[in-house]
Amino acid sequence: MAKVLVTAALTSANEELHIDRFRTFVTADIFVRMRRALGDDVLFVCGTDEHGTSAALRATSEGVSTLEITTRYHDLDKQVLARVGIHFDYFGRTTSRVHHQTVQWFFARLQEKGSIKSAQSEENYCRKDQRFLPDRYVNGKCRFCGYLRASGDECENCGRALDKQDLLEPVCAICGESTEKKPTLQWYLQLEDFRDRIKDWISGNDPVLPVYGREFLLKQFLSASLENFSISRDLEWGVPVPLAGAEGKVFYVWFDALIGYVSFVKEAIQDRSGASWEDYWKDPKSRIVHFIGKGMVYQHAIFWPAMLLGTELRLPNSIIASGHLNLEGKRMSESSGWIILAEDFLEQFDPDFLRYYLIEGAPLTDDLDFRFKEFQERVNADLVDTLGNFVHRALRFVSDKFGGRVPAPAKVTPEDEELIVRVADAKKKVIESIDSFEFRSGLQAIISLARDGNRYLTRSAPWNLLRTDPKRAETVIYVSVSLARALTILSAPYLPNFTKRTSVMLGLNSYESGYEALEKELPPDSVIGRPAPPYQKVTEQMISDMMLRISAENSEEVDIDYFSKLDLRVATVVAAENVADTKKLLKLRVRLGRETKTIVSGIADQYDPTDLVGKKVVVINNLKPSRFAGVVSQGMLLAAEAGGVVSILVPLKEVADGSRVH
RNA sequence: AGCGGGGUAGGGGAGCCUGGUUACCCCGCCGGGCUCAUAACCCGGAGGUCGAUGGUUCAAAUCCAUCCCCCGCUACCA
Repeated sequence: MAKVLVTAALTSANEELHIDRFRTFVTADIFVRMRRALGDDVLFVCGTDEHGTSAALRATSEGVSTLEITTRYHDLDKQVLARVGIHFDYFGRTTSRVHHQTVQWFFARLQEKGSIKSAQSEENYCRKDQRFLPDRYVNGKCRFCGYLRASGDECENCGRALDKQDLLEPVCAICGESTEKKPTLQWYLQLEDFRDRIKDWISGNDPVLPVYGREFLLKQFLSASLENFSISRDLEWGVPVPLAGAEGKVFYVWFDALIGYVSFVKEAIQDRSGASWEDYWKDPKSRIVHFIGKGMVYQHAIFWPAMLLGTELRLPNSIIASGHLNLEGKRMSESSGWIILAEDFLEQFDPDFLRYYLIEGAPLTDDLDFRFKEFQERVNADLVDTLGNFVHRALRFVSDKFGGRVPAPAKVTPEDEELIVRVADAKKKVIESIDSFEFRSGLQAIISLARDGNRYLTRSAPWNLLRTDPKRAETVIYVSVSLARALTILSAPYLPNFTKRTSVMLGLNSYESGYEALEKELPPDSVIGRPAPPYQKVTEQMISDMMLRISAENSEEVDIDYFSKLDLRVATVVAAENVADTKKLLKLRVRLGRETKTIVSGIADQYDPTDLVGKKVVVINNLKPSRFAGVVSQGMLLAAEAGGVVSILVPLKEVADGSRVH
């Protein structure tokens, strides 16, 4: 039996899971379920990456130990994932003893082979806290956009990854004092030594990056020499560098986190007799598949293979990178609260709905824009009305007209045969689609098969046949229930909840055991369970509840002084026009008592300029002027926004322009 | 700037690698049918100069060139 190792990118143990991570989890899970249904011996692992500097910083500010923080998120992630039906064989943590040992083994091994070099480097240092300030431990001004609170590794404002020299006026993230430079010893992995082999691996016939990243890496990185990869940090939180004189130094979090794929395998199988982690990481006959987000291909396809080659472990077969998830056209971002927490989402909606939308919404490599309206439409139309409804109407017919016993078929017509052929086609599509990591067409084939079922039922009209030709009615219903059963089995990788529910109704018990049941005919006279609609519709109410939660998470407590700094005023719109060459911008002239101001507002897609003239509105009067498409805006119009609808705030009673709002 | 991805009916996608009958699918819209089913289902219809221009060819959404527009990435960033 083929051994397959499937991994999903580790989660970072300093924040709650957002639904954007689920594109990776869901694709990995679908792949795992399908390969298992085909009989493969699959090991599915994931875990928490606990050595990030964000977690350590957070611990400092909350006054607790870092391990306390990461344990909290590890437990939470594990629980949320289980609830969504993503069951890893093992969900590890990078703070485990086995992992620490494995990381140190990698380092020792690489050093032995001469792939690691040490060198002095000048790093940011805080004299007051007596510590070095790597990555997020230092803040400063972003060289590119001028944002004053950028971190050492990333500017939140412009989204750029920053290097040490990109951060101007650096200050300590803990005490705020300015930093100084101090020399320190660091270790580097000599990536260049592995470049040719990595290049061959990536450009080989058996595509390692079948969906995304191949051209990008070959052109952008592997065509020129690779810089050394700095793998150590002067920090106390992390896996210690196991050398004399390296006290106070740990491995860089990416060096450590990737190795989790090996240590988690060790931990996963430690109780299995006769099994060894080497069966996965040394045996060339095994298969290794990594599922990750698009933003991590570099680490997985450059750092990681270098580390594996250097330690003489085998390289993965496939790295599957999925695109990002945006929310209503805007990039999700923690700092602004523009995110959907997985826990909230899954409390409100069936996990199958998320799985469906994440796969169906866009090709895997494209960024997917999560739009609630579209989510609702797609889920209701395809899952509830087409798939769920078909199975339900077939089973209800059996239950209402045949006393819950599936009738035996009489003569089979060409039309019936046609449907049976479609089942075989759909099965082929599902397997091919998942095996080629493309996922969508298999799911579409299932929905399309349900559509065929609905068409078949409507055309055959067994409710009429019951009177005119009862034998034929029995055959039609037998065929329909067979199709419902086929849909149940085929949906298993994609829609586990659906399969679970309809299996019970159909009296199937081995739905997860594979596709062989598809080859067997449904035994006539089978007794079915009580039919019920497998899914409930997504309602407007559910959507607005969800939207409300997003905005609630967005808020931070402030005091009244903070609020009173805002100068909110009532104003009358005296003129309005579209800003040339823009889609959403409207240029408004508003009168606040004596003065008249220009305000640019992004509402042109919702409001016609002529409808606004003469209306009383509320504006922020003391907002720093800002330029949009060449027009200077001297304030901001207040409006409520939910589910893509923008509603401008207006005063209920007549008040004078310039009246204060508080 | 460089690199990667993309521009196909109102919206979202497939087709492009391996050119070839009326460019396919889903949603939406319009009209009709059915009443077994969660106002669900089924049938029919309208709607496209396949980003632009030029070229190769008997034939181009599909190959080549140039240009325009969008999105992303640019290394220690999940």
